[in-house]
Parts: sequence; structure tokens; C-alpha cells
Amino acid sequence: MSIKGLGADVLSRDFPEIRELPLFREIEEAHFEALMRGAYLQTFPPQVELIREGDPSDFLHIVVEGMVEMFAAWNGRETVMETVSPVAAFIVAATVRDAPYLMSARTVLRSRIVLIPSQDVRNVFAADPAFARAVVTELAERYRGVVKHTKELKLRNSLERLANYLLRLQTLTGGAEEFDLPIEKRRLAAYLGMTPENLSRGLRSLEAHGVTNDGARIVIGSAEALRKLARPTPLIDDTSL
Amino acid sequence: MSIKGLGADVLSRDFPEIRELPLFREIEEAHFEALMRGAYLQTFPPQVELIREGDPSDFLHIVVEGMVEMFAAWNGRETVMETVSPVAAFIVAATVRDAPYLMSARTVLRSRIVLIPSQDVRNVFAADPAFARAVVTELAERYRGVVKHTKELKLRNSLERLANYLLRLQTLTGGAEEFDLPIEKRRLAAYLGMTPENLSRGLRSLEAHGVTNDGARIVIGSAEALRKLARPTPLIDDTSL
DNA sequence: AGGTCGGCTTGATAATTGTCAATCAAGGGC
DNA sequence: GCCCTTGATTGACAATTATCAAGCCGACCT
Repeated sequence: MSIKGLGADVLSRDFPEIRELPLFREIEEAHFEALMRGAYLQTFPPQVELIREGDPSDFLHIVVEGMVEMFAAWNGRETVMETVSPVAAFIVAATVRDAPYLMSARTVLRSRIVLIPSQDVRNVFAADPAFARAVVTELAERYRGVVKHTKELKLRNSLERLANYLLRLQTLTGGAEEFDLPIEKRRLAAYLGMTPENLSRGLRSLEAHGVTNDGARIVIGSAEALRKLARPTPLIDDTSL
Repeated sequence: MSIKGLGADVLSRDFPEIRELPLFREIEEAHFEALMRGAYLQTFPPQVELIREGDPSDFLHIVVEGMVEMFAAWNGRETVMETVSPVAAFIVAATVRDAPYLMSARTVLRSRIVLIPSQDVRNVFAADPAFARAVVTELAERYRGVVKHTKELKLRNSLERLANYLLRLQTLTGGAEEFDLPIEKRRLAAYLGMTPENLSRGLRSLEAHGVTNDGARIVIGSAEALRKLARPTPLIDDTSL
């Protein structure tokens, strides 16, 4: 894995989308540069553990390329909490609170990650009201995301979770009838709170509701029929809410 | 239910702990007064629905007395997400994001609630960096709380959840061997993601691990034995982390 | 092409959790 | 005191979900 420390100009030239992230868009140029000066850009192969739950939060991480999976383990069991795709920051909460990570993170694909020292983030956070407000927005969004995930886990059974997941995915792909699962099935199973075996059986059961599956390929034969089973609600399934 | 609109002086005289909330402790006096001027204090009997999921967030709520339960429903099922005890604010995320509530709230006991118009909160939030920072801290804490709850749901079975809940409760009561459940069992069951019947059976099973239960009374015969079953971890069970 | 590996699928079975119905117990109102 | 309501408990049973053990299949390697 190659490690490069890069100055502000290099990072923002190569990845202007970092500056455009909601988190950084409004902050003062001087503060943004201060953050980027201390930042590193690293490239990781797949399956590398970036952070481990329980460790102190040394860096705010931003995925600029690839894919990262947030996961948690206890007593020999492991589950996927979330997958993060470019361009997005993760573990913002641990960073601003200066508290240990509650989740681990690993690369799923070869990934490029920007690492910003947590102390720098906290300094700018204290000095730049615009940044503080952006962090609030980010955190509130994340909070609402986890709340939705929890509601789904507690209120729906595994087939309903799967059906709604597929409908959300369809919406994300612009309503296409056919699309591919963005992650491996075993990871999807862990995310949805079930075993890979049950995911297989679930996809099989959905055939009765017009869903075809071959490998990563999903075909929604009748969104109408699937919706009848899934009963999606904006208060769980609307990602923009 | 009686409704009273109160000026800043009355509210802060009667409930100085509001000013002492982490959320308000650091903000400018003028801003605090502006918030309190528009605030209402209401007293509600038990079982009143204060907010309904999906509604726009008109008010930030603060429980100053009593107890409030946050819950969510879907497709005829209902679950408890959290219970809020004085003095604490709830639905901060929906308020600052100006987004619909994701959870409903109802009083469990007769409760006194301070209601602050969301627009006022957003105004002060934009004008007072100290308040913005406090909101960040609050939100980060809440976020981490939901993450822990989700980890518990996905990684532990119902007996393990119950055992760990009892251990957390014991810690909250200063390590006492005997204590009372703070909420009704059916609510506890919903919070822990199980049915009341299963909670009953769970408490029964825990007798084999030294736990006695009569009504709301819990006696932990051997914290050691219970811990052996529960295997608590700070990354889920430490409420101060 | 053959071989190997990892992930996916399938069937059989077991464990966990939920449902339904009945009963019990405690607290409030009359 | 005595009903009446509500929540808690119990047992029998059903549904859901997990586990275990093959087997399958496609990607990748040599």
C-alpha cells in the first residue's frame, strides 16, 4: 500500500470534489487549506482494515475512490453497518467527539482515502462556524440514516427488508427495470441483518413477486407487485429525507 | 392538558436546568432569552401523542418532568426506539434539518414539556457558533447511541440483549444489587426488540444465571455470572462513550 | 484445459422468536 | 370491600431465521 503526504494544492487539484463536499463547501479557504496541509492521501488494496472499533479516532477519513464497508463485531459475530461510496466522509461523529470508533472500516475495492488528522478537524470546527454548521447537517443526516436502518430492522422481517432494499436500489438507478447489486451478496446479507443462505432463499421467494435474479443482476418484473409486498414508506426508505 | 406560554424569566426561574443543559449552557444570554421568549411550557397527562412521525418539525421539545417514549410504526407493527427522561431535548436532528420527524413521541407519565419553535432554534443555530457546536456534540452523542442500539440488535440475541440491559441498568443505579425496571415490561420488550412474552421467558431463563425478578424488582444475585452470559463490551454498553 | 478457490445455492434440520389463548395478579374506581 | 381494566405470565404451537453439510458455478491461475 502506497502512502503519500500531499499539500493542499495537490489534493484540491486532484480531487476538487472534496472541496465540493457539503462538509467543506462553505468553510473559509484558509481553514480548508489548513486541513488539506495536514492531510494524507493513501491508496489501499481491497480487504484492508482501515480503522478498528475501539481505537481512538486519529483521522477523519474521506473515500475519494473505491468502496469502504463499516462493520462491527461482537463475540465472534460480525455485521455490516453501512457501505460508503465516493465521495463521502466517514466516522465524523467519533472525530468531533474525540471518542473511540464504534465501528471498524475496511476497503471492499481498491480505494483512495484522504486522511485528515482529527485534531485539525476539531481545531477548524472550533474556529469556523460555517464548518460547525456543516458538521451538524452531516451528523443529522447520518443520525437519521441510522434511525431508518434501526426502524427497518425492528419493524420488518427479512423478506420485507430485502424487497424494500431492491426498491430503493431501483430508485437510485433512476427507476431502471434491470440493475446490478452494488455489493457482494454476503455483505448485503450482513447489512440487511440476515445470513447469506437466507438472502438466497429470499431472492428465490421474490420470484413469486416478479423479481428475477442471476448473479448480481436483478430484474424487477413488476415494481407494482414488489411494492405490494414491500410496502415502502418515505420514513424508512426515502434516502433524501 | 393545560397550555401556558411563558417568558424567558419564568421558564429559567422554574427550570434553571434548561439553561444548564449541554445544549444551552454555552450560548449567549441574548440568544437563550430569544429562545425562551417564544417557548411554551405544557403539561401533558400520560399516553398523549406529542409528535407523530412524518409531521413537519414545528418545535424542539425538552422534557423537564415525567417521561417520554420515542416510537415508530410500520404496517401495523410498532416499536420503541428510545425513552427520554428529564432533563433532555429530543428530535434535535429533525429540527436543525427542518425535516419531518422520523419517530413519534408520547408521554409515558404525566410530563412537563418545553416547546421551542423550530424556526427560532434554526435562527439561533445560524447566529450562535457556541450553540452550533453544542448541537454537534448533542447530535454526535445521539448518533453514537443509535449506532450502539443497532449493533446490539444485529449482533446479540434476545437473551443477550436482556442480560446486557440489566447490567447497564445496574451500572446506572451505582452498582446496586437490587433495583427496579424504570419502564413497563411491554415497553422494555419493544425497546429490546422482542415480544412481552419473550421478555417474560427471558427473565425466567436468567434465573439460571442468578437473576431474580418480581414485578419491576430485579435482583442481580451474581453480577459475575450474569456478565459471563452477557459479555458486555464498552463499544455497545458504555453509555458515556 | 484442468485445477482450485471463494462465494453462492440448496436441502435438511435445529434454534430462536413470535402468535394465540388462557389465566393470573395488581391497582383504580365505585 | 369488590368489580374491572390492564399488564404480565404461561403453555402450546407456528413462523421465522440460523446452522450445517453438500454441491455448484464462475473466476482465476498455471
